[in-house]
This record gives sequence, structure tokens and C-alpha cells, in this order.
Amino acid sequence: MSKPSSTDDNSPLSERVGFLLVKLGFCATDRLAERLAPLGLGARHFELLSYVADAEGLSQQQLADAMGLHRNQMVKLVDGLEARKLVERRPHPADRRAHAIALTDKARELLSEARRAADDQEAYFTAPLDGDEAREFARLLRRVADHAGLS
Amino acid sequence: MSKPSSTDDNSPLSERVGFLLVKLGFCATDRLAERLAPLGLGARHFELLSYVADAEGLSQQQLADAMGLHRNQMVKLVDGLEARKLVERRPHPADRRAHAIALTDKARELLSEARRAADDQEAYFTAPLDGDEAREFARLLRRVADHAGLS
DNA sequence: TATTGTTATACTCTATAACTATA
DNA sequence: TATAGTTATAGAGTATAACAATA
Repeated sequence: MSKPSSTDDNSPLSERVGFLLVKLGFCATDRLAERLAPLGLGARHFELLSYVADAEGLSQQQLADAMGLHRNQMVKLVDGLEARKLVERRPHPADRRAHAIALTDKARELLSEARRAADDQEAYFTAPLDGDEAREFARLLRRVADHAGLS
Repeated sequence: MSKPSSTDDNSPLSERVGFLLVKLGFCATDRLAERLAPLGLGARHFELLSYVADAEGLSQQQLADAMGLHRNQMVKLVDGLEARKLVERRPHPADRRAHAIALTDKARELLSEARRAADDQEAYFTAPLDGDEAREFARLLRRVADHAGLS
């Protein structure tokens, strides 16, 4: 008894779910980067700004954990955004080793534009789907992502 | 009048389709790499072997086009597989500049194992879905990928 | 003149270790 | 002793330009 699968073992690579996820992932990353480039932001910058906007005052370590990065990588990421006056390293109220990362007003404005860029990228991928399909696609993606521990 | 969307502009990043595609893509790549590692293969090697299995005798340039790579990258990729006696560079029947890439019997055996690794990776992602949902997920993914020009 | 395979180079990303100041 | 931030370094991966052989 084997569980019925949506693809058989000899179906071409280009139709397999696991492989489609890989390819779509690279493509989605590229398309997002394209649309963010005019704003001078990379996908990582956008992600970080979004996290900080959702929860201001977190430490670099906490942000790194949330984004699945090592704290070493967070340093350069914050360096870049701080140099552009988009985030500030403030003294952490509870731990003098840590920085409390905060958004500037300039960043809040830029983030609005970046969200529109992300809307645009999303629309590009959901374009071939009608309303119901797009909602179902989003629901299934969230469920799969959740199960894979991406939350 | 704006088209109804599956997500509104202020929904958290982690629930947005565009971002889920990015994150799931990285995760799917990692999980595939994990399962292929015991076979000594990277995701790129597996992809190349699969393409060659589907159409033997293609040139490196044609394979590079199919995989969305530059021909320069294909050289090292083929080098690695040739060193392990998984592919052969044969004289191309129609163009003396080109190589006709062929699979060895050893590669055909390894490819069977690699496909099982890919099945395993796929099962990991579709685990939270029931049969109907998995089929619908695959259908939607194919449609989106197709529209994004990944075929 | 254009194309295939190749090499070399540089640039970006990422992974790791080590240091400092705090806890 | 462990943790937050930092720095430096090495490795993988990627992008580009150039060259020889052939079309």
C-alpha cells in the first residue's frame, strides 16, 4: 500500500511539485529583486524592514532568528540600512550588549513603496489564476509553508 | 475598481504569496540538497542528469539553455559528472564544435536513487495536504510556473 | 561574422571562527 | 560560562570577458 501521489516517479522534472517549488522560488526571488532594485533595496533589506515594522525594538539576534540568518550576516544588513538612515541602532533597554533596532520615518515611506513592489511581484505570479484559484493557492501555500516550519 | 486580491497590502510578510514562494523555494532547495547529498549529487547535477536522460545527445549549450544557465557554468557541471563517469562527452554528429552529452549506465542507476530522493522531498512538502489538495496544489503550481515562463 | 566550448577573473553570498563587552 | 555584536577569512556560487576551433 503506497499513498497515491500527484505525480508518478517518471514524470518530467518540470512537472514535479518539489522541483516546481525550487524553480518558482528562484524566479520569485529574481522578480522581487527586479522590482525592489529601483528603490535601492534587496529582498533581504525589504524582509528586514518588514520585520522591524511589525516589531520595533528587537535585537539583531532576534531579527536574525526570525529571518533564518546567522547573527553575523545581520550586522552587514543593518549596516547598510543604517548608512541610508532607514534604521537606527538604539540602546537596548534591557541588555547593554544588544541594539534595539528601530525604523526611521524615511524607512516607513520607503516601505510603502516596497510593499507596492511586492504587490506587483505577487500579481505577476497569480495573474493566470482567477479569484477563487488565487485564494486556494494562497491557502495551500500557507499550509505547506507552515508544515515546513516557515513561520 | 481594483481586482480582489487574496492578501491585502498590510498582511504580514509571512502570509503573502510572493514571499511564500521565495521562502518555500529556498527551503525546497535545501531539502532537496540534503537528500541528494548522500548520493554525492547537488540539485544542479540531478537536474542535468534528468535533462540528459530525457534527451540524450544534446550539446552543452542546449542543456544550458534548458536549465537557464550560461554555457560557461555548464562546463564545470559536466566536468564534475564526467570525472565521476556519469556522463560522457561524445563527438557531436552534426557540429564538430559541440559535444553530444550522453548518460552512462552508472548514471541511470544513480538517477533512480536520485528520483527517490526527490520523491521523498516532494512528500515532505505535500504531507499536510490530502490527495485532492495535493493534486490541486500541483495543478496550480504548474499553471503559475508555466505563466512565469518556466517550461 | 557568429557560435561552441573553454579558461580566467572578479564579485557576491555564505559559513565559520575568533574577539569584546556584557550577562 | 554563555550570549550579542563585530570582524576577518575562506569557500561556494555566479557573472563577465576573452580566446581557439569551427560554423
